[in-house]
Amino acid sequence: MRNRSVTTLNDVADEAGVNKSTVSRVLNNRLGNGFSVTEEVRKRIFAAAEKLNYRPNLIAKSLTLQTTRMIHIIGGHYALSDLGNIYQTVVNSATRVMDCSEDVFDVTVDMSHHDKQTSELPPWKIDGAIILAKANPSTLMELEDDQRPYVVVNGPAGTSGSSVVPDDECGTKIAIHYLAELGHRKIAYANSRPDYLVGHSSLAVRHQTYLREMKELGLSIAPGHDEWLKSAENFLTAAVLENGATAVLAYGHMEGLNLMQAGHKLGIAVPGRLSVLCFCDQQAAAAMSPLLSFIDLKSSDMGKIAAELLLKHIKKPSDAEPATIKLAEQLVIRSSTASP
Amino acid sequence: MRNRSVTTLNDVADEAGVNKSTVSRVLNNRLGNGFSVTEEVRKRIFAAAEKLNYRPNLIAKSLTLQTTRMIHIIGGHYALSDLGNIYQTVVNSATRVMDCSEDVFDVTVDMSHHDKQTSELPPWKIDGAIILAKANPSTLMELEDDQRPYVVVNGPAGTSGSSVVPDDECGTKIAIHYLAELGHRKIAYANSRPDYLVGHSSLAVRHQTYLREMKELGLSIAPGHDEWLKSAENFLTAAVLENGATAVLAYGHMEGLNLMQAGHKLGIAVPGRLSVLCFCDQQAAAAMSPLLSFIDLKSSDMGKIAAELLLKHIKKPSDAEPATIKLAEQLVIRSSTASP
DNA sequence: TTTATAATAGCAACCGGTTTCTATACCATA
DNA sequence: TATGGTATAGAAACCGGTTGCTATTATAAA
Repeated sequence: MRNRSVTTLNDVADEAGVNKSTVSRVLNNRLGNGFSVTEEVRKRIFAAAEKLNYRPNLIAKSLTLQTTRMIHIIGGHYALSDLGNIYQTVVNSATRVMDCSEDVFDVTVDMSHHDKQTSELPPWKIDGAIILAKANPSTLMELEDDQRPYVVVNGPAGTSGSSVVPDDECGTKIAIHYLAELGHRKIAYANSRPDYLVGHSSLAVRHQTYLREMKELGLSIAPGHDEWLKSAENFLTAAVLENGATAVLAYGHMEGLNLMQAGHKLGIAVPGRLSVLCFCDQQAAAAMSPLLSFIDLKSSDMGKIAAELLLKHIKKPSDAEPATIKLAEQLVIRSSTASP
Repeated sequence: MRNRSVTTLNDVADEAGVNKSTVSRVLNNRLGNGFSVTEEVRKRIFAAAEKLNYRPNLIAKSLTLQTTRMIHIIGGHYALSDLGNIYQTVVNSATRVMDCSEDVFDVTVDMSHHDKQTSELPPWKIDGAIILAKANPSTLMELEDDQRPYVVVNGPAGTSGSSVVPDDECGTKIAIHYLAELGHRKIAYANSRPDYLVGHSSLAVRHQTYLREMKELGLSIAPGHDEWLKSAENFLTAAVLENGATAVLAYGHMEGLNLMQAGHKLGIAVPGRLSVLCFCDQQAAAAMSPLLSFIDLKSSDMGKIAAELLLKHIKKPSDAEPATIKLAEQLVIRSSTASP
């Protein structure tokens, strides 16, 4: 038995010559309320705990307390597999909020792959969950059944959960209008690369809004918008060289970077001959050397708001009116866009 | 009481009309060994569990079993706070190994900030830990006391733990020798930006090795190597413009990117007038548009090896000779380095 | 001196599982 | 019919804490 070497509450009680309940109350400072000890006993208990190097078993503790003070972030496998996408920022800013909360919550991220049918919830009792992008239906169901507060970031919530989403529709509009105002008449749309966040709503929303806005403004679209971006060179060849597009809106910064690079190779000057605009967040933008103009997805704000919302729900499960917060996206002009 | 809605082993036992010990044994397939049930009871128990949507409380479980089939990754707060650094790749590749392991282990990442004195271990009994860069002394102590297998990635282990580290000393040597062979005689070193991975050994190793190798090869160093990289422009002004350095080795890809950018602003052509080389990994390099040459830190390999090592230790705690695996770093030449 | 009250500390139940030990029913064999 | 082994299932202890309730002693008030 490996754990025979670990000192328990009983050991401390024996050493101090008192009952273990007394030790528990003293060490947890559960005085008052019809309980007290003499200063002498108090000292003896602390001395014993110190001498035996007592550390309470947190498992036993949370078994009785029925709370783990744990927030679990779900969807790491799906959302964090990609380097430097918005979700890492979400996780970081959410964690920061939890760290600074007056009552401490530990934050863990689930990274494992789970079957579509099974629940992604951990076996211990979490006090709340943050879901990145999307969760399995059974996960959502279990959260709802258990009445555990949760917030979905960048995806739809169930009936009793809250969600924080970027206003992709509005952001796409802003992007198209900005490019149109610069004087671009033929604007291409570079979709996501294959297998990235498959099934995520942002894929459809950005694409659909692009098509709608282009139509409304009477602009002409370029080929390639309706398929995965497999080869940035092929895309640019078709859209720019063969079809004369002067601007391209890219699904994400990786697509934007790839397009820049391909443009470089094909001799297409940016922004001289082609304006490149992409969806991205501050953190990723800061790491990019070519100063791409971008639509800021406000991922840091999303994480912060999600965490605050969750804390609020945890504190008062009573008035947990599920909220859906739509965050405005913001155009940040740098040096990859210009008039044609 | 939220948890009155949660079904326990007792509920299942009641529903099935048997004793909870029977349910426990059936659900955990603890047959044989003087215990068995009729097929009819077996079915009734499974039906009851299904009907009530029973999920065992892992906390209670690990209180007795002292094991959870969980791998915990420690140090997220410290290691994952930065966008796109090597640790995200480590986490991803380690998780992939665990997902594909024949016996399933769930992987969680601890993101919370912990005091220096307290343990970072979760309240449940983990079967193993991967520590990113470093852990609190008390965390290490507890792992050792409990005899739980763990592997440190990119940092030193305690007496009974294994570690996987990149051979930074060798990598730095390779970098300096490569630049020297290109013909550079004055090579600058751009240290990390402030507050990044404070106290991490790589900071000292790369810096010290740079100084030593430069001395041995009789090359001349440039100013700025001994302080944080606060302003890339100031750095280049001093090192290149005022002191004539023709190459710079940067601590990481962010420093490399910042230097490229600053060079661009100051009219210093890369690699025409200045060669830029940095420490980086494949994944981050793939996301960078300027094709920086780099010393590959092999982060994906580190994660993979760490996970495999951990699995081995979990399977046979007996022959857990702690290993220290040093991974060779590799020079990848792209287009930011050339002869002066 | 008796009684009320506060201070001090222990007993035992409980959290949700696992496991050892024990008990009953059933069947085959002598 | 007596005997013994086996299949089946339950009772209870245990993991390491927390906490409601009770018991004893000391002190103050009557």
